Amino acid sequence: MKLNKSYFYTLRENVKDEDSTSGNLLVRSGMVKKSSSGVYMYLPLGYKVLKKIENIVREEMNATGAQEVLMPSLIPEEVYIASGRREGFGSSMFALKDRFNKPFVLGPTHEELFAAAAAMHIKSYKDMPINLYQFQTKFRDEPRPRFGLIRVREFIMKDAYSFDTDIEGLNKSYQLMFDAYKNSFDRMKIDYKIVTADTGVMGGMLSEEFQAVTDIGEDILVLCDNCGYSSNLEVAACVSKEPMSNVSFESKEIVFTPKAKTIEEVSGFMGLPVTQFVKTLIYLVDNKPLAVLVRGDHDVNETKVRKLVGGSSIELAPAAIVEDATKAAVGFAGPIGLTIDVIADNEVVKLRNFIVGANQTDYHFKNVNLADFNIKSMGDIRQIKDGDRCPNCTSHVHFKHGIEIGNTFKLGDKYSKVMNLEYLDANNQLHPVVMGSYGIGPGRCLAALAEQNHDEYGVKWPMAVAPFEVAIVIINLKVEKQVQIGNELYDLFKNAGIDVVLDDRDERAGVKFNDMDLLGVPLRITVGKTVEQDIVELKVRGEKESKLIPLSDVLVQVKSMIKEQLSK
RNA sequence: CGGGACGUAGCACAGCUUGGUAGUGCGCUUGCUUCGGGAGCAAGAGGUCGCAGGUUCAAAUCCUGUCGUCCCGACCA
Repeated sequence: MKLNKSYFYTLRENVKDEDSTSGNLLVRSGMVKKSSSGVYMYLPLGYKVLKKIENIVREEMNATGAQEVLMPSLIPEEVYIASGRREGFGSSMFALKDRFNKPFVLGPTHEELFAAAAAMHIKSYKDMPINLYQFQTKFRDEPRPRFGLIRVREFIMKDAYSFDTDIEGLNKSYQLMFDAYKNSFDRMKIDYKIVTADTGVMGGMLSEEFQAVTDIGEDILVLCDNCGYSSNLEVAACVSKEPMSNVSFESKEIVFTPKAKTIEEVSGFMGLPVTQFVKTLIYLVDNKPLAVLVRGDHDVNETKVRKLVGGSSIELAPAAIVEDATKAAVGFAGPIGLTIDVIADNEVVKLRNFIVGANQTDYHFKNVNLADFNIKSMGDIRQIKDGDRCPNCTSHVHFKHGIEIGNTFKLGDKYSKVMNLEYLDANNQLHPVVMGSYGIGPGRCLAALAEQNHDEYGVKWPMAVAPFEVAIVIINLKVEKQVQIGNELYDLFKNAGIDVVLDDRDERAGVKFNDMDLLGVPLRITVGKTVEQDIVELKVRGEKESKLIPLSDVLVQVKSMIKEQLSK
C-alpha cells in the first residue's frame, strides 16, 4: 500500500470518549472509530489487522478438520424460547419485530442454530465426529460497554461447535480445539493464561477460558506459580488452613453499637479484629431471600452461593427486602432469629464467640456461637483472596487481571436434548449427540495485543498481526533518487511477498516517523540522504538505533528479520 | 437500573454565571520559505452551538422536555 493515495489518517491527541490505552491508540492510529456506545467501525488498517487475526484462527480451525459455515444474525425469538435460553439472556438480547409483528432477536451466540444445522447431517453414529465453525457478528446489549473494543455490543466472534457420539469423543474433539486455541494465541504472541471458569448461561460440564493478561482486564485470574493452578476468581476454591478454634464457648450478649453499620466501623468501635466478626448478607436467589454468612474479612462469591443452593439467578437484596427480613436498618443483619434460610461459609463454622448483627438497629451480638442459630447448609462460598493457600498445593496464589479472549465448553447433551439432536447407534438405539462449543473474540485479541504491546509513541504490533510488516519512509520527496529507490524497494518487497507500506506522502520526516510508530509497524526502512551511497536505514520498532544497510542487502536482511520475529 | 457529569468545526476545548457579531489550539486548503523525530509566515475553507418546544425585541447563553455520550455502581458467556 502506498499511503499517498490511500485512506489513512492519524490523530495527534487522545480522544475524550476512549477510556483505555488500547482504545485510544486504535482510534488515534485511524484503525477504528466509535460509531455509538460499544459499536465500532473497523477502518482499512484496523480491518486488516482483524483479518490477520482471523486468518490465524481460521488456519488453525481448518487444520483440525473443522468446516466453516455462516449463520444468520437475524433469528426468530422462538429458537431461543425452545432451548429455554430466552429468559436467561433477558434484556442483553437485542429484540425486534418484523412487519408482521413476528418477534426476532439478533443472535448473541449460536448453539441452537448449529444444533439445527448438525441435525441435517447427523443421523447415525457414523456421521460423527464433526465440527462446524463460523466468523460472525454477535449482538449483546451490554449494560455498560467499556474499554474500547473489549466490552462491546456488536462484535465478531469465531464460534465452533463439535458433535460427538459420547463423552470420550467429546474429550478428543475438545482437546483438538484446545490445542488449536493455544496455537492461535501463541502465533499472535498474546500473553495469556488458561483458567477454569464457571459455565454460566452456557451450561454444561466444563468451561475453560483463555485470558489475556492486562491490568484493565475485567476478570480476576487466580494463579499459583508453584503447581500451575489457574482459575477464574468466580470458581477458585478456598481451602481452610486455619484449625478449628478450641476457645471455650461463652454465652451471647447484646452490645449497643450506634451508627456502626460496616464491619470496619463496628470493629473499630468494639476494638476487636475483623476476623472475629461474621458478615450477614441478604441475597435474592431466584427471587427468594437468603442470608449468607462469611467471616468479616471475607467476601461472598455469588457463583459459589448460587451453586450451593442450586439457584439460577442471584443478586444482593434491595434495602426494603433486607429491612423486612431483619426488622432493622441495613447494616445490622445477623443470623439469630431470622426466618429466612441461612447458609454459612466453611470458615465461619470454625469460629467461636464471634460478633454478628442483632437484627435490631444500632445493636450487635457478641460471643455468638453456632448453637445460637440455625444453618440450612454450609460450604465454600467465599471469594479467595490474593495470597491465600493454593487449593492444589501448599503454596500461595496470586491475582492477575485478564481479558477473556477465548473459551471452550464441554456442553454435553444439554442442547441436543432440547433441540432433538439425536443419532442411532450400532444397536439401533437413539442417543442425544454430545456437544462442545468454542469461542474466540478476534476484536478482543486485537485490543488485548494493543494493550500488551505499546509504548508512549503507539502500538508495537507483533509481526504476525501487524498492519504491515515493513514501512518504507521516503524522507524528501523532492530528491528524485529517494523517490525512485523508495518505489523500487516497495516493488521488490511486494514481489517477495512482504506486506509493505510506502510512506510517499509529502510530509516532514518527523510526521512520517511518528505516524509509523503510532501505527506500530515492526520494521522501518528509511530512504534518506545515505541513498546517494546506495545505503538505507533499517530500524526495529521500539529500538532506539537504526542500522545502515547497503541496498543490495536489504531484501535478505528484512526477510530474515521478519522470519525471526514470526518464530520468536 | 441507581448516582454524577457533559453535548459548541474532523479532534481537544473556551464562551453560558450577567442574553446582543461564533471563538482558540491542532488538523484541512492555497502560496512562499523550510525539510531526518509532529516547521514558520500569510491568506482561506469549515459550525442547524445534540434535538424539540418555551420565555424574550433578541437565546450557544435562561426554562421545560427529549435524545445521545462518558464516569462510578449494579449487571455481564
